[in-house]
Amino acid sequence: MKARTAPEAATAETPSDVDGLDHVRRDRLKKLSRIRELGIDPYPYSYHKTHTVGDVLERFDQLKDAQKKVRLAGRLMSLRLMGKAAFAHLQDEDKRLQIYVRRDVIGEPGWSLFLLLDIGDIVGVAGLLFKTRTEERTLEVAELQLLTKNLRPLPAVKEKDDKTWYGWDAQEERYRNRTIDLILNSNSRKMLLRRSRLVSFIRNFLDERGYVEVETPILQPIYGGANARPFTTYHHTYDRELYLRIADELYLKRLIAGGIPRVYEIGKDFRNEGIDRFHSPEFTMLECYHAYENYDYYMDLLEELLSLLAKDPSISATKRWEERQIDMSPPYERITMAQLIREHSRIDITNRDRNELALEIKKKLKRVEPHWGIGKLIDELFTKEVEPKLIQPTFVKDYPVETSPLAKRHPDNPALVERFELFVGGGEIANAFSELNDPIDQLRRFEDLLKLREQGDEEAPPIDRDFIEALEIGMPPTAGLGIGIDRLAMLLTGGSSIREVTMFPVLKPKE
RNA sequence: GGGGGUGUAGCUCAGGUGGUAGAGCACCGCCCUUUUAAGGCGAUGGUCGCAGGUUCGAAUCCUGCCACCCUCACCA
Repeated sequence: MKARTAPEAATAETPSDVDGLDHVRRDRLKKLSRIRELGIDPYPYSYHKTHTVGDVLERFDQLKDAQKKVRLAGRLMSLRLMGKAAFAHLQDEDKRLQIYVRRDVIGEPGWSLFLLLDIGDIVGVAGLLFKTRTEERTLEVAELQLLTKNLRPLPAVKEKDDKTWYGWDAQEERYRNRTIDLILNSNSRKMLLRRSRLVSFIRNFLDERGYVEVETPILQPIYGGANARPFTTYHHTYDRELYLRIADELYLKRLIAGGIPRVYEIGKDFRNEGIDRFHSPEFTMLECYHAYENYDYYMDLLEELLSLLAKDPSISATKRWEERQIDMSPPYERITMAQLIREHSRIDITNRDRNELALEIKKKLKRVEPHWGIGKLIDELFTKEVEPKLIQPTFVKDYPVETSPLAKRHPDNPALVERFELFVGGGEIANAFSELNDPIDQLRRFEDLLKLREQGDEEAPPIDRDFIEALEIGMPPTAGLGIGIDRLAMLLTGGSSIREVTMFPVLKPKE
């Protein structure tokens, strides 16, 4: 591998000066050329470190007293030049260590290189450890190597006590530029790691219980399994429209009918709807299904899963919900929707006439549309009157059949289905039911949805004949569960918006 | 869609009642060998969101538009 010496960098294409930093970038390109003129490759191929910054901080006294040379690599996060010496901070992974560079220690060639460095450069340093007058743990640099030159300056960040000064519009830019955000913001790094641990924990949990992880189509000829407007796309070879899935449900149940008794999928769903801090057009969903069980099984499983997640400090930011006095230890209350509505709004929704109930609900809600069916009326009432009050983990059971077209009817009351949702902190975390496996009933309910669709309800899905066929072949009694991973991550980490727990959220285009 | 707010240097912001644009930080140069929001001195940087209008004169007053933020509504 021959060294590249051509200093073409200074004339390299320059992006339009959108952020007004062109002169800074030009200056750095000049430094890059000068570094090359010194015979130094600003983008070398590897660097072997003996420790991480974390190691050094953990065993500092021991390493210092042993006068052991340590070799570290990381990004320069601050730089204070004082004539013939300088202090800087080196950051690797999640930790920072101060380094001290002295002209007479590092020598003339090293010092010339050092003067061409900027905040944001990635360097390798080697030397002995010491403590400054103010007791800050520091590495005195004997050898310096540039590992990657930074051309696009990091926003200036200054910290003192608990205050932080950012040289950028942090709120907006954090989501737009996650690279910089991750470098600058340890909370973002922690969030990423917590979420990663959360997903792998769930995988292990289900794998241990005999579940098989599968992948079902994202591009679908017919969408279904939820009420939502889909994204539409187009495939050239087949000259046909395809939809991005809004749920995994129908395909997974076809696998259950095919004799796979326990399946799950963790993947993206796409819904072409409004965006706010709880809704993103693409989001991560867990769906799992267990043959020969009903919804009681998933209450037990969820109770176990959630309490384990809550206890794991690498996943949960416990303090965030303890402040709200949420107790995640089981058992969780299991209560019917009708009972909750009775308690919170003194309305009895059982076996009621639609119009009569509508009148009563109208008194409670600001807005009631005349075309709403009984299911929608009850749902609105519950959402407004009860949901925000469900702070402690609560299983809400037995929903009206109208709003649950894929769930099995309750054996004691055909107007209800065996369905529950788990609410924590005033928000929905999970949704589960005993799956409807009667193909005749299922077809009838699809047809009801189709009527809504013909009346202009864009969210009502079309009839999925392949799914009906699978039910006719026969799907055993089955329980199913869905968990919105983003919202679960928000709950566990105390994140205030779905954008915070999503590395690259869908954002409005700039300008 | 309703209500409220904000647009001035790369960033954060100041510019009563109209007189022709300022600070701190960042960036650049010089000085400085235990600093840490390092310090000191100096320099660069602006179509004052856009378009009209009033005026001898507009960042400032008027009208319209645009963008962003907050909030309410909608989003099983």
